[in-house]
Amino acid sequence: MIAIKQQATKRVLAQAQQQCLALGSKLTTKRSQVLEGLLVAAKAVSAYELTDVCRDKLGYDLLPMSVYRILEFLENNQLVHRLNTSNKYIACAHITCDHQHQPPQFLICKTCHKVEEVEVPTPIMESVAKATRKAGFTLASSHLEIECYCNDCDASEAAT
Amino acid sequence: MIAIKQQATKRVLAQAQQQCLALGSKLTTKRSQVLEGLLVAAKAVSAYELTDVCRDKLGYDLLPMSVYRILEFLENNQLVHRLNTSNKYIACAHITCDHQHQPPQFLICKTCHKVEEVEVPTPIMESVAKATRKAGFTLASSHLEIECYCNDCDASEAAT
DNA sequence: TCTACAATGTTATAATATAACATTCTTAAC
DNA sequence: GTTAAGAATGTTATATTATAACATTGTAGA
Repeated sequence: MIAIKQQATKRVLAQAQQQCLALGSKLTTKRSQVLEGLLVAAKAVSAYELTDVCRDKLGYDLLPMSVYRILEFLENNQLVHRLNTSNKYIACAHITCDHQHQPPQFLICKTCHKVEEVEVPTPIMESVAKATRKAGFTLASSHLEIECYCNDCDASEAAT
Repeated sequence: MIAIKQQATKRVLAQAQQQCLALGSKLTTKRSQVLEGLLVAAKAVSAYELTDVCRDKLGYDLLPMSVYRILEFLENNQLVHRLNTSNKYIACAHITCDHQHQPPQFLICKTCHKVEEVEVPTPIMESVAKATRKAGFTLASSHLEIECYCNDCDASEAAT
């Protein structure tokens, strides 16, 4: 199982490499390490938490300042999403897909920060955009963040 | 114009008073001052910015710690919304309405932080809730925050 | 090789938020 | 009216998230 995950991670990193090249930038060692940290974390983490994951789980020595800078780079290269709702970061779930994507919709567990990245049905985004224009605004980002409880945490919430 | 605004503020504060009583709590002087600060600000502001507004525009002496506590109270009493996207707070736009409200949808200008509070068409929220359940999550909060540019800022963005 | 620019390192500090405990204010029971 | 209990606020300290500013190192092309 762990071996399988490691292989998957490798594949994502290789694909990320390609994606960067296509965008005229480079996935350096450090940048790859940060992305790997996010993949290992497998949930939304803050820049500081990610620094810890990289050090504790992967043995990479990164300063938070660098992590912030690199996260910004990865976001610009569509490898990472920043969740404004929780000030956390997560690897894009679709790095190894080829196709273009709809604007993402994030279901974020308030308790454990697990994130599911689903695609927003087009008609929904159209309604939202329409309501937005009607109010005299223009959509800046079409990603939606939805606060949820995942099934695990929902159960434990109910139990308490 | 200013006189009219002052009157409107007074009316909102009086209504907020009632709303608190109905919920079994009290709108104390300090709490009323914080809410007044938000009404005067007329846009989304951080807790620290609100502390400044209260001091500079209204002469109220509040510590940030108190402001945080009071904002939490006001939020619980449905007088204030916290915008997770920007870590800012805004007075509920519907304090003086009588009717029950749909879950709010906030259009937030990324540039000037002006916020428009509109109601989410029920079918949209239903679609969102459905997609959420399908992915194994339960909606925690049904408010949506949408990053936008308002018409003013959109124009100046385009100009630069 | 040298130069220019990209990437990273380093230090400091700003901005947002919460914890923990002390004091003061209300209110209701007596 | 006094007093006990709890609510509200004050106070201090510190955690967490984020950015600014400048130094150093790495790298690719002239």
